[in-house]
Amino acid sequence: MRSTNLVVLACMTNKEVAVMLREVAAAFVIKNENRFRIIAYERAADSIEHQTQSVEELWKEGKIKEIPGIGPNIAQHLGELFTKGKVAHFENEKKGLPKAMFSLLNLPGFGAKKAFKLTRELNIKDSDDPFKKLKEAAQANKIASIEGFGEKSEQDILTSLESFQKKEAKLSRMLLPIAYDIATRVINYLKKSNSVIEIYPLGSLRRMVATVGDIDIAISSNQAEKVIEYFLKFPEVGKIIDKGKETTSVVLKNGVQVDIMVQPEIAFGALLQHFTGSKHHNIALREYALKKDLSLSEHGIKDLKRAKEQKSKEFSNEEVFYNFLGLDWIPPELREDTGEIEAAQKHNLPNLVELSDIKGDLHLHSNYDLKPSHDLGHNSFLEILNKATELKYEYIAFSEHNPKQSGHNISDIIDIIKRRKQTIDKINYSLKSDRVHFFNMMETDILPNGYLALPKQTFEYIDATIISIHSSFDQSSSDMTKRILKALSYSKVKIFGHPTGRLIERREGVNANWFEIFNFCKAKNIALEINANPNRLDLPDMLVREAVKNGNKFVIDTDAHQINEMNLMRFGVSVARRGWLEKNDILNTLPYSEFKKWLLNL
DNA sequence: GCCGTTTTCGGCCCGACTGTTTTCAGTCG
Repeated sequence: MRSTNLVVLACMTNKEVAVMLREVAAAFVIKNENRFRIIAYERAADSIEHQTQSVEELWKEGKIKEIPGIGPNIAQHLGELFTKGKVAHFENEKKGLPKAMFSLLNLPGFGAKKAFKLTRELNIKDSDDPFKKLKEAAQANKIASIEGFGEKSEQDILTSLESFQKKEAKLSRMLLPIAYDIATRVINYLKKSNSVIEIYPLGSLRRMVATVGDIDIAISSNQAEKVIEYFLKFPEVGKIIDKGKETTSVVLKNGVQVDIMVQPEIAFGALLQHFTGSKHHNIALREYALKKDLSLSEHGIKDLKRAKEQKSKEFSNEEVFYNFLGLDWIPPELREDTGEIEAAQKHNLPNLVELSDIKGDLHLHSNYDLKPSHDLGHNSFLEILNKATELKYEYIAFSEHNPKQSGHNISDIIDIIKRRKQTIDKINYSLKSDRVHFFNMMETDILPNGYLALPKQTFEYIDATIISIHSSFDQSSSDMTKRILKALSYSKVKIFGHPTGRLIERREGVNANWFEIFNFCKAKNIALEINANPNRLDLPDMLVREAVKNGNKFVIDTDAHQINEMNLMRFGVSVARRGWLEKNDILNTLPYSEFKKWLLNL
């Protein structure tokens, strides 16, 4: 089928839209606009940046106002942006302000006012390289003499330029499992100290976000200095950056920064809550508390009706902190201001799935060589089975990539799949009956035209197939949707593998009409995969949430190409938890007999 | 400019830190 689109305009990324809104907010700051209008634009930018779906796609589907912080005005402006490529109102607001000012906003420590003042005082023109000009001015000591600046701020600007350039060069955030492993080593070490009562990671790591910036750790202890002394003896510590009575920062030998905060037991709850975030959750929680005349901070809760009262009420753990506000304790993975506060108030929070609920892994690549279209695995069927036993699974599936099409004709491919079945069957007969059960599956490519890369005649030699996209990621949303729906309509298709095809920080997911796809999967009893590979974590959490509201079912798989990667299941589970999934939403929590009924359509 | 368990009008999160200042402005998480 030929595309009817003669010109396919590239979609604007969410990041680009967010930058545009932040620039308007910065323009408002300079023009002394109403500060709540400024906040509104910044919130809208934040919110757009946190969407996993393309905002432009949401707009096309008429759903842009469903994004929190987007009201009638901004929605209208963005509509203009997506149709005309620019927004007259935005251009108007920025008119008369130097373009260079907006570039400088990217520097750490720079807000609208500092950026504007420096571009003006240093006479940096729009055509200049503003970073270079700024550096030259700082080096020539031209900044210290400007009113409101001094020697120190001049030095800080140089440092900030340096770190900005370094950051540009490398990945600024770690993939979740890397941060998780490092934090686990630190925590296990600290737990050996008698002075430590409780210990938790903080921030995006505790919330199990796909990428993590710094590793921050909170400790409850009544002997802060002892804990810090003990921590500094951790064998992996490379350099001590900062050391205080209750906090310390170090750089480990692997270059990762770790910050520690120690608080006495009695005040630990509020600290943990505050630094776990997210920012959006905390803002929403404080707004909620204000209506009860309560003011929240990392120190505790203040009653505003008793203004004389200086000290905050303290909380030893998070549960009493949330309960004091009339809320159930909210699991960290849900703290993103997407309805969790309301649910906690109504005692309506989901009973989230746990790693221990998982009874099998359906997406495993063995080293059985069927000349695949993509990577072969490293381990044999038996090695994978042994690993599955170690993980106490009831069942698994072998799901190699389909044989590549070039160099093979249809009968070659049928032959390969047939022989693979014979090999798998042989193992089945040779093993004792009280071991891990296994299925004979494939991971089949969805070709650009929506056909599968596996001929239908092979279907009698497999139990079921995962289908996934491994090429032509940049089709238009309508073409991509048609492609996926066509592929999903084959018999034997039971799992839609890593649906968006995203690679974290490397490749955006494909554009498609997810609601149409989710509906189709639901009707055909096809599971959406949550792929636990750290580079994928796909379906992304926000789409998981949409799909579960729609009534879809899921499987969580590791997509392991070697047996060690089968340990990554917990990160798939964390995506499921961030998507509000309960055990019942996930098919590979079912016992073998029931799972088999679903997979084989019995 | 957004938004709704006091509200469709009248509110809008909190504190720390830093550097420049004599009481604060800007930025950050």
